[in-house]
Amino acid sequence: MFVRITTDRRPQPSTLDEFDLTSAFDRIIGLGEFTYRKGTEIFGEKEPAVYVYQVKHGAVRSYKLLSDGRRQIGAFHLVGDIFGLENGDKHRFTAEAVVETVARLIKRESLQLAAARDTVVSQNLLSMITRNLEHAENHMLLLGRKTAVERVAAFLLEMDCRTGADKMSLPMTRLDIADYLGLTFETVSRALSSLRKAGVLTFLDHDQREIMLNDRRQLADFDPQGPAQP
Amino acid sequence: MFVRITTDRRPQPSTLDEFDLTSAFDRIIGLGEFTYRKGTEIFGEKEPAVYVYQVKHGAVRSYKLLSDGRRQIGAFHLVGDIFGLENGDKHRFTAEAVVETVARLIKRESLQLAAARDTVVSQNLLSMITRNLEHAENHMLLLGRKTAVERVAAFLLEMDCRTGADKMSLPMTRLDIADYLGLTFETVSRALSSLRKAGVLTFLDHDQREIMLNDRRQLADFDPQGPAQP
DNA sequence: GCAACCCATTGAGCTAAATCAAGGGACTCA
DNA sequence: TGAGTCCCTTGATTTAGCTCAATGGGTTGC
Repeated sequence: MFVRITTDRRPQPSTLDEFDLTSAFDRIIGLGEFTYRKGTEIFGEKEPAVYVYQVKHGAVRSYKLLSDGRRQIGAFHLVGDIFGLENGDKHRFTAEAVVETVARLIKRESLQLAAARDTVVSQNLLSMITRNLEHAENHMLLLGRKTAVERVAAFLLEMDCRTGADKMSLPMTRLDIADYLGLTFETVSRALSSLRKAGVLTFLDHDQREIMLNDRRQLADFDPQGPAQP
Repeated sequence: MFVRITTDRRPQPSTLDEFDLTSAFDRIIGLGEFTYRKGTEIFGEKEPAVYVYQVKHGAVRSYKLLSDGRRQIGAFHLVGDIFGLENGDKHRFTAEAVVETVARLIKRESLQLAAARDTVVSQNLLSMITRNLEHAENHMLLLGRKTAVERVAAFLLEMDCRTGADKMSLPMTRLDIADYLGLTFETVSRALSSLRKAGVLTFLDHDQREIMLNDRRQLADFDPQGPAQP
């Protein structure tokens, strides 16, 4: 399939294609795929939410900024993930391609229409938002109360769980990870080094983005869990 | 109306009463009101979610714990607020009464039933969850990237906005505020003192829980906003 | 080839917030 | 009435993580 590559933020439909954000949304017609170059903005905070997106290839970061440039990444979106889904009519995050990324687009309008007609679709919408909420709640605990090494361990476990592969290939830089974990990139680097020295993981390439987890149990010990259940 | 006071966590219905979590839920019959003493647990994290609650009087804190006791309060629920609303069947937070609190209860079951029948109810459910998500997203930015004074200023603005009254009467201790903002209670105390010295606020009582905001504009200057819009 | 980036690591020193510590007012309750 | 408990404030000290700085390997583009 032909895919346009552009830095223009406004998506141009490349093909009409059946929409498959999830199996429940199958009947909705999407606008096809669109490619974003590394570092490109997909949509901006407070812009009108026109589309909903699904990552086909690549990775996306969603973040909020403060006026002086401090950045908090709220989530990374990997292959298969849906992002830009809003209940209100404005985006609450800016979304950028972490690496060259292909996304499927659907008009928010048509999704809301489908949700109004079909309770299965609206149920799926609700559980999607709920998953986002759960993630944010866990992340608040991480940001408010965990140490640097605990945060990095939690991040690795999250990524390991989401990618599923034996070795992880992180698409994002240390700075991205830092802005996700509420740290600086130096602190992330030091935490990763200390985990490597502890034998928990091995770097496989020069950039140290390819990471092999040697001992998930030991890694999990670095990330404290909630209190034991009665 | 007679209200039972108890420390037993399992609610006993005191009256049958029309349910009014929101106007859209009017037709659902609630289980009436229930009173929790200061410091009482209303429900625990990972317990089955049987009820949904609305604060009639008092205040509630929702929090997660780490195994070593570190606590992150995710939200305070004030009069009128609904809490304990779950899409899944387990609570994701522990909820405790901050002060003596009266709550209205409704069976989650009957709410879900109503949502399945009535799109207005399910729409309200969705927008309620969305508001929670929005709050969590903003709180991630606060926890990940704001300084102590900025966090406390943001907290005061949030409380001021939610209570609406001219003077604020905070129901929670400095420790509660600290666990909400990812700080220690000493740091919260110091930040409040420095805002007082800056003339932004005045303490009205001995416990310094009654706070008068002298200059909301100046207070807002302590809490950095997102980047200017184009 | 080589300059210009970008990204990562590591060391040295600094600082914002945590920790430790003392003190005091208000309330409860025996 | 007075001991005990909470809660808050403030001061002194420590420390986890930030800032600043140097280095080095890829990659890109001329």
